[in-house]
Amino acid sequence: MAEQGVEARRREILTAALALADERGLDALSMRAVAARVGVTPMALYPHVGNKDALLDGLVDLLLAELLPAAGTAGQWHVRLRAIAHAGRALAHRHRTTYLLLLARPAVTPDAVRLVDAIYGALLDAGVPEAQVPRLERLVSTFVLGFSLGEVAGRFPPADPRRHDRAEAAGGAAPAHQELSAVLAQPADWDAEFDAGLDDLMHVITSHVPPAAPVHRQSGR
Amino acid sequence: MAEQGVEARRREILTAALALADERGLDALSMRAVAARVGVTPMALYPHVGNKDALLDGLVDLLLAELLPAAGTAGQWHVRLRAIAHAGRALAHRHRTTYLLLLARPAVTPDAVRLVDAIYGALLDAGVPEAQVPRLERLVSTFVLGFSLGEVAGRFPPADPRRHDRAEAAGGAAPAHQELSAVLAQPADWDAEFDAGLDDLMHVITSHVPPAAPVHRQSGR
DNA sequence: CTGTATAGATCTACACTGTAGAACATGGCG
DNA sequence: CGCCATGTTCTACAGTGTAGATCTATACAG
Repeated sequence: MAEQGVEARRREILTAALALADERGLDALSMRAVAARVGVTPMALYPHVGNKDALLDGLVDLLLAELLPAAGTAGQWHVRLRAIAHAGRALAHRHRTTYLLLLARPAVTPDAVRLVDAIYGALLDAGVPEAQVPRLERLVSTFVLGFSLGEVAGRFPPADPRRHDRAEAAGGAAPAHQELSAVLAQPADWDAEFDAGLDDLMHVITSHVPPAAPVHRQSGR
Repeated sequence: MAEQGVEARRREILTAALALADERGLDALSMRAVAARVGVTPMALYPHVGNKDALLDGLVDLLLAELLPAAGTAGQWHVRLRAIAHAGRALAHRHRTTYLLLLARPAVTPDAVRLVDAIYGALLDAGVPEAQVPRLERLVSTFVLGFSLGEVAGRFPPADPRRHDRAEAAGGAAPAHQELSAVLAQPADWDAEFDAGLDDLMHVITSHVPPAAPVHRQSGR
């Protein structure tokens, strides 16, 4: 119980750090700022979070914990997979600046394993051969993380109603941009694009389940 | 010509910064360290690169410039696309720490546009409808960037020959990991996995070209 | 050759960073 | 009561980005 108390303090520090990063950006996330928010001296954080690097690792843990409830086991495999994917993207919008940490830092915490396990389970239920499961998991998680980050980090160029603009920025050497000037002038619908990408990946997944495979996986190897 | 001189100095600074980051990591990339490598006082960098943020932007420019030669226009559309993708992954291995900047910072420089344009061109040549081209470009570039980063940043958990280990790390609540313990014990072949992902994306692309579409795009809209 | 303008490099200084190390308080347990 | 462990604070140090003033060297006008 006393141990739960010390863990609670650590949580308090991490949530304060996460809130601060979300409000003022990753650059503003200093030990002193976090300490001030908790109402304590900077050095008081160290027994709880180790050092700043460990604090950042703690933040990705927080993010993963926030994502974990989406990994329920109810429903068809593709609705489960879609739920996890959408939760991943929603997380990016909720934590625009800290989301980068998910891609920058390797996470092998229990929560991370549980999340991956949920995706593994969905792919197995889909009938994907075991040898392909880890690879396809990486494919969809890369899409979810990469797309969401690109969206909130400002990669993905904005549409410019004045056509040819981007083509001219390249010194005129952008013929395909010119050919696409009509569609490039229209603003993108990121919600729809994310779903479309997800649809494509679903087709990829089903394309890998052997035709004779049984629907339920308890029929064994 | 004198103006070329000042540009040359900027280039010299940026290449020094890139080399330093590659050798000692992004954290070691300080203005003072870059200045020392160039053989100059820290403040002497500022007229050339603006400030540290702009210097980092300059680094992604350097990376893109290094990637650009892969965007040739020769060959079938799918060999061109594969060439760009492989170049993107090779770039990640050459610049393990700085590669993150490509995902973290939006790039709308001329070189970036030229690169995207090459992908647009390949997709158009494949017969993809114009409305789908930008989306599919983002899909493949997200895969290339995200996968390569995941690889060099240490996301993607390593294989552990001692089975069940990762499942146990999750408190036993990782049934799919247990079911997959055989395949999870084997080391992954990232080269093969990248190519497999690329194959999948190629199928996605061709699945979007209408059956009646002509092979050559100069036949018009 | 002299004087001057201009661009680049330097020096100093400031606020801020992460964190090591010592000192301090405060509670529980014998 | 003493003792110990745990959490916190204080002080200090090396290192960061960069503003502002100063210096230097080069190029050109007379």
